[in-house]
Amino acid sequence: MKMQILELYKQQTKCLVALDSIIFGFDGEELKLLLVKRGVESDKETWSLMGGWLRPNETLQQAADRILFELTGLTEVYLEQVCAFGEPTRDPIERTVSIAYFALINVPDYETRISHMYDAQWFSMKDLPELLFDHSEMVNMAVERLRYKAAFHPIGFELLPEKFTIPQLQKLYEAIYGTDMDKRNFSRKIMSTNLLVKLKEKQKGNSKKGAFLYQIDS
Amino acid sequence: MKMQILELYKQQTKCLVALDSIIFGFDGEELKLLLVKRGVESDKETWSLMGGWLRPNETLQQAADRILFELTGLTEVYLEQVCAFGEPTRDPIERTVSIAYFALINVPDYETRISHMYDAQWFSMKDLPELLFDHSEMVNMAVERLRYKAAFHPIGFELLPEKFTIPQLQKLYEAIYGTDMDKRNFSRKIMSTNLLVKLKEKQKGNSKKGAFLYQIDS
DNA sequence: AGGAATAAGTGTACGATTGACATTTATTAT
DNA sequence: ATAATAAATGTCAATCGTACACTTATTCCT
Repeated sequence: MKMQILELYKQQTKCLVALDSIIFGFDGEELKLLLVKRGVESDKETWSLMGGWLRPNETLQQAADRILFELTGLTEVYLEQVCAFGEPTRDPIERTVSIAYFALINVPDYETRISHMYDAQWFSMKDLPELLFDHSEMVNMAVERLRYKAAFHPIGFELLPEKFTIPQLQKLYEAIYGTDMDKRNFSRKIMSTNLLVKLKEKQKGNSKKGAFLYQIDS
Repeated sequence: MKMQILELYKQQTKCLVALDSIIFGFDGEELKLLLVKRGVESDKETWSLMGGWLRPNETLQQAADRILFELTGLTEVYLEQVCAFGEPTRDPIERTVSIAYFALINVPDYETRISHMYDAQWFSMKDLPELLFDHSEMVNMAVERLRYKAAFHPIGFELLPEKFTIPQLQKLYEAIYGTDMDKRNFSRKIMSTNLLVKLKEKQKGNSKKGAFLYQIDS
């Protein structure tokens, strides 16, 4: 009986399992996406998400973290699973099921580390190049997920520096949703969550008056 | 160069890919879950989700549909991906990445077809047995997803017969969220969507007055 | 035939939230 | 001192969510 079960397992076809990360960044103005030209791909001119293969003793989350680290040097990044993609021919070389994760990072915080390691480059979400395989579809689903999350959770903070101004936060939300928002309504809503602490410092440069900095209350 | 790429693909470890479906049903009173005792599992006494392995030329969605059909005879069921699960030891026999789907069906519509095919049995969501592997975790995530979907989309209709009454629909929502709701507020909200058409017929039996039947407007 | 029992159906008033809208304020550069 | 810049702030109306109780259609029982 035990043999029969093992037989059944043996008869099944195995697949490669990949992980691809949609890495969102915010530079204070625009929502961006980090893309690479992966050396391993057949079409070396095509931009692609950061991806890699699952190893034998990793969880999916660990693999996604590791791949992000290997390609960018980033650790402790917010990473959340979006969806598994499994079209039989999505990777023309060999059948691969890919599990997409999305990540949120603050561009200037990390810019030094990721530069040029693997031809990594930030792209404006408004002006994305053609992507490898089904990566555009992955990005679309990740954007939806980001919008959904941002509506309920203060997820956007991951994308901002530790100290930030209300106008910066508003620009981020506007970038996520692709709409303009009213300053007064926005700040009222943000303040009503009681998640932010107003600091004494102001950030200048952007305006003559300067804007107060805030931090997350913990 | 092309050879190098192929080499890289060859070096990667492959995995079994499984699909497990969380099948929600509604019998007019309670939210239920359809479970089986899978013959193929080592522990034949443990209840499990409906699952199977991905075949070489299927998409994930097709595989989930096929497995549901094979085990229950059901076709054209609402099936949506929940999450991929990939703990290295989640299946003790061999490493398997499983992609969970959730399904919605109306219990009485299908009860005849699924009965006893594979020891399939409906369980009240309030009284679930221990489940195989990480299936309980899958169920929890599916419940969350169902609640989220039901809040925005008229997803609950999948779980009801073609014609249904407002009190039935309310019981369904109460079962999904595990709370009691106010009749007046509920019917006002449902009616404001303009998704329902009131029929001339009434459904009796449950009450002496009888309740009007509704259908989805299309 | 009359009355009791059952669940269905319906409305209102209050507080909270959302969305539209314009002026004042702090600071810097000239 | 003045102009320029972007930040900060308040009000009103509409909408939505929530709490709450009585009437109605029908059946069953006597």
